[in-house]
Amino acid sequence: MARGKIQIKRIENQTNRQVTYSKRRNGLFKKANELTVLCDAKVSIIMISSTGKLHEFISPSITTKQLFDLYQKTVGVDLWNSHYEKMQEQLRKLKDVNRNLRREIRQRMGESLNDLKYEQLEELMENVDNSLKLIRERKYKVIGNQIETFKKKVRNVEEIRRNLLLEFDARQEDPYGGLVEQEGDYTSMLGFPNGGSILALRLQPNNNHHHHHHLHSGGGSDITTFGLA
Amino acid sequence: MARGKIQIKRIENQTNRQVTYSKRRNGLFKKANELTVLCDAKVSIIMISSTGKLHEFISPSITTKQLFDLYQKTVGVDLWNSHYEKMQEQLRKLKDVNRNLRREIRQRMGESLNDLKYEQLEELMENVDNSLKLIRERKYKVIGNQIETFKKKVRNVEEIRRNLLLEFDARQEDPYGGLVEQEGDYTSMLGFPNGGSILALRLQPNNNHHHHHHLHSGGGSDITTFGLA
DNA sequence: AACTATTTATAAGA
DNA sequence: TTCTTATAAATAGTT
Repeated sequence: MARGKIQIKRIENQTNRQVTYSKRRNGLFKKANELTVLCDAKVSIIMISSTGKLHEFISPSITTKQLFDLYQKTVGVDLWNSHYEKMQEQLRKLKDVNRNLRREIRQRMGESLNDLKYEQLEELMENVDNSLKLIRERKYKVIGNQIETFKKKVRNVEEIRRNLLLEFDARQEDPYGGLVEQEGDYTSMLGFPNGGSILALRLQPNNNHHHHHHLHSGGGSDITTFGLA
Repeated sequence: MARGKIQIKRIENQTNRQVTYSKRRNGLFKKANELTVLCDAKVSIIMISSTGKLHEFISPSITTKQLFDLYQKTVGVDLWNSHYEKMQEQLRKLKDVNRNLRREIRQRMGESLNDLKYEQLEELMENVDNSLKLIRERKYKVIGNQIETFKKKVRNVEEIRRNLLLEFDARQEDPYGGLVEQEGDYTSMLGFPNGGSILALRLQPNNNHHHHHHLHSGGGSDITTFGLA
């Protein structure tokens, strides 16, 4: 529009095209801005050049998203419907899976058996029977662990008792010890060479506690509700 | 820009404002179209006037939605994320429920028992044991139904046999019948007053089939895999 | 909606 | 890219 009129058709020279794009883009944005101010309007311009570059103008009084929302509300077409579709499909599938899982549980609980054929019933029964065996085994194993732990504790207690008796006998044979300061025995024992074992035994309950927590979350055997301490 | 320069600020006179809006809107759209053609670009303009009216321009080579999608992909921000939020929450919950259901099944199958305490194991065992009883009961009931059905069929067969024998005896006593046309007996029986029952028996298998299908989807007893026919 | 004096935008060249 | 500038286009104010 200067130095000669031009035809409105694609500019073949790429450099010229890009220059014109740049110039006219600025012009368009300037006009858009003027319109925004003069007429109190809201304008969104999104442009993509032939080289794939994106430029946008948006009136200061609004965001692109707000304008998009307004647009879709006004035009009445949900522009992001396709974005939902995948999710909705996913949702549908999950619900389906969910329903099937619930049905399986119900059947394993002996409900909703009406639509099972005899063979299916037989199979289910066998399966549940098997599961029952596994659970029972597991229970026995847990019980076994508990008993073993208990036995260990008993053995420990016996060890303590034995040590104490030995200690006591030794004192009895000691002519200088006598019965005079018997209560001092325990406290003084801490200083003895073999006192360490006794100290260790005293600390054990605490130690065991730690052991519990570890087994709880990890899991070989659990000894939770059973304790000497 | 003619007949005097103007300041770029809101036009207070509403009529003037609307006129200017209209004029400049046309100008903007014209420019946008020229840009589209000259520079092989894609342009989307959405405008909302101060009176709330919406106008849009879109390059012929593209749709508004396509440009929106491109826009959001380029800008990198998912503008309609908020639209997803509810769904995503729902999805998350469903997945959670799903996971729990699977865990329950696994435990009912005797797997993943490591993190169950003794009491929980006991409870689970009792529950599964109970379920097993229910399933077994159901199985027995189905078997019972099958046997009963079978017995009925046997009784029916016996009834047929008895009828045939009676028929035969009657023929034997009939001096005119003799053994001459024995094979004719069956066909001719269809014409007899009591032939109806035999016809009914012949149709029974079909009848029973219908019965099956009904019970399958609805459900008292099912007699599917067992049949005299 | 049309007119037109003027302002603005911009094509081509540097 | 930016500047320049002759000229095409847009448009403010008016009818």
